[in-house]
Amino acid sequence: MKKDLTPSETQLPRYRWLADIIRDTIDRGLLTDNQALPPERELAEHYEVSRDTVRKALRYMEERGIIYSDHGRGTFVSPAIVRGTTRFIDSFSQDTGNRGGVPGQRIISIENIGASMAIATLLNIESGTPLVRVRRVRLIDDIPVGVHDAHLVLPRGSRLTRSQIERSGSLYKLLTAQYGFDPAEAVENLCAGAADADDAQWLDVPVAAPLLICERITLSDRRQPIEYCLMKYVSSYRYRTRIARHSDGTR
Amino acid sequence: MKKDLTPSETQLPRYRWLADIIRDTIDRGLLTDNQALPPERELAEHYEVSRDTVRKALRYMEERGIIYSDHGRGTFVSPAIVRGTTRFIDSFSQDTGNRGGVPGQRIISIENIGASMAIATLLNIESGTPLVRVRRVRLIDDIPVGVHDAHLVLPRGSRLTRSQIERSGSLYKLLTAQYGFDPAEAVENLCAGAADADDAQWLDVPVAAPLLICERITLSDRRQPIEYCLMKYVSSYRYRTRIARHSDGTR
DNA sequence: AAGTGGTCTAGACCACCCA
DNA sequence: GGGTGGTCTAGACCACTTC
Repeated sequence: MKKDLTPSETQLPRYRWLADIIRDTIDRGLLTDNQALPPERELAEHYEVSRDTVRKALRYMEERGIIYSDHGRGTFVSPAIVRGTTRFIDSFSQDTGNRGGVPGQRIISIENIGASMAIATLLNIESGTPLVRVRRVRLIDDIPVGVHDAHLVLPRGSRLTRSQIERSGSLYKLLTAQYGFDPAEAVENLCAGAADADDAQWLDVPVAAPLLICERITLSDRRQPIEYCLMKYVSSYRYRTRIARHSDGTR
Repeated sequence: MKKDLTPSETQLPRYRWLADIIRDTIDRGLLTDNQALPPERELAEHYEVSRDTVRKALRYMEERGIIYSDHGRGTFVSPAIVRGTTRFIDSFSQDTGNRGGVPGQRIISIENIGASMAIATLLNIESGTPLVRVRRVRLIDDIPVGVHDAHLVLPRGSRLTRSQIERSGSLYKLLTAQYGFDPAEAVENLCAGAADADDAQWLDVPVAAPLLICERITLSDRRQPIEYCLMKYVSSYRYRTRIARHSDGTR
């Protein structure tokens, strides 16, 4: 596959091309947990790129938890537990797929509403701003695992229909394609809560069952708030995340 | 303060020195949400460093959620919601402090045990390996908010005493100072659960009250597992995290 | 077209780890 | 001491945004 192409043949920057090659090597098991990669200078010579480009590739992979470097020692493959754990936005469809489940959804309602005080504050917009509210039950292998209550800031006159969402599978994909919705970053707030009557009905659990509650505020590439989403998950649902050492630096 | 020192006077690399200056500028409100920083070339000239060093400083800050860059547009200050949200290991004492609360702890027990099958699997060690188990109630402003059940892989013959932990305030700090315990990365798994009789007693909540359950596996700088910690928090406790766009890249 | 960030190079020197 | 990653430079060119 891509490993035999030159960087110019793939449309990628050289460092990305290199990173993909190394990633493939790891995925194919030729390098495993805590094994050392070749030294940077060697990689540079072998792949005919500058050492700086090699370093860029390594940093790119390190950010993703695939490898780690130690000062005078070398660069190593991260253990598998870490390697798979990088969170991204709209992880539900993707995460579920990655974990070997089939993601699904059942749309509860689609409404055009005005932002309440609470939501306006969270999104830092005017109270009353028109929003599209989409409520869905999320499924894994046809079993309900969570409810999502999304409040979307869309361009004026946007209309979302049930069948559009149903056809596209991923709400985000649809919004991106149709409305230039372009999430760049999000902040999440997690806590535990108890199922109310509605939750219980949709999720098929008793009232007062424990739920994982996750609030998300999503920002566009220009860091404008574009979504507030309240998600509630049954207790069998796992939310995974990776955290790094506070490398130092006092603050 | 540090802004008037030359890079050589602070023991820091130049890019860190520059990053601190810019960070100060933001903290003092001279630059706020979504405002543009000076162009890279201008920063380079003004601070008499190469453009590459400027870029390193900016990438360093971007990773921490302080700023973001957009290709042909410029580099901007992240909105405050994002700016404060970077998770690090042993966030409890630090987070609590950052949020204006006073962190505390009440030690339930300290035991020397052998790793159970379950924990041995998680930590990827031999079943029966000696571990130190520390159970604590975590407090904010003297109110119990969570229980931590830590299983630590320590050098042979390590002894932890109640008074040591109590004196040091932070368990991690103690372990780092005394036993070369050096967490570099961790993986967390969150879900909802219900309080059992013990939880209820320690946390002063009813049995079956919803709890936020967080399992953490911590790895050393060499990516050896050094801790498994099971944490349970009452529903008023908030766990915050920041996630980035799946920048692209298919995988 | 002008201005901005993104990629890439070649080479130098420093800091850390280990035998 | 020899090998490794970490920092830094000066300059070139590309890609994207904005006017």
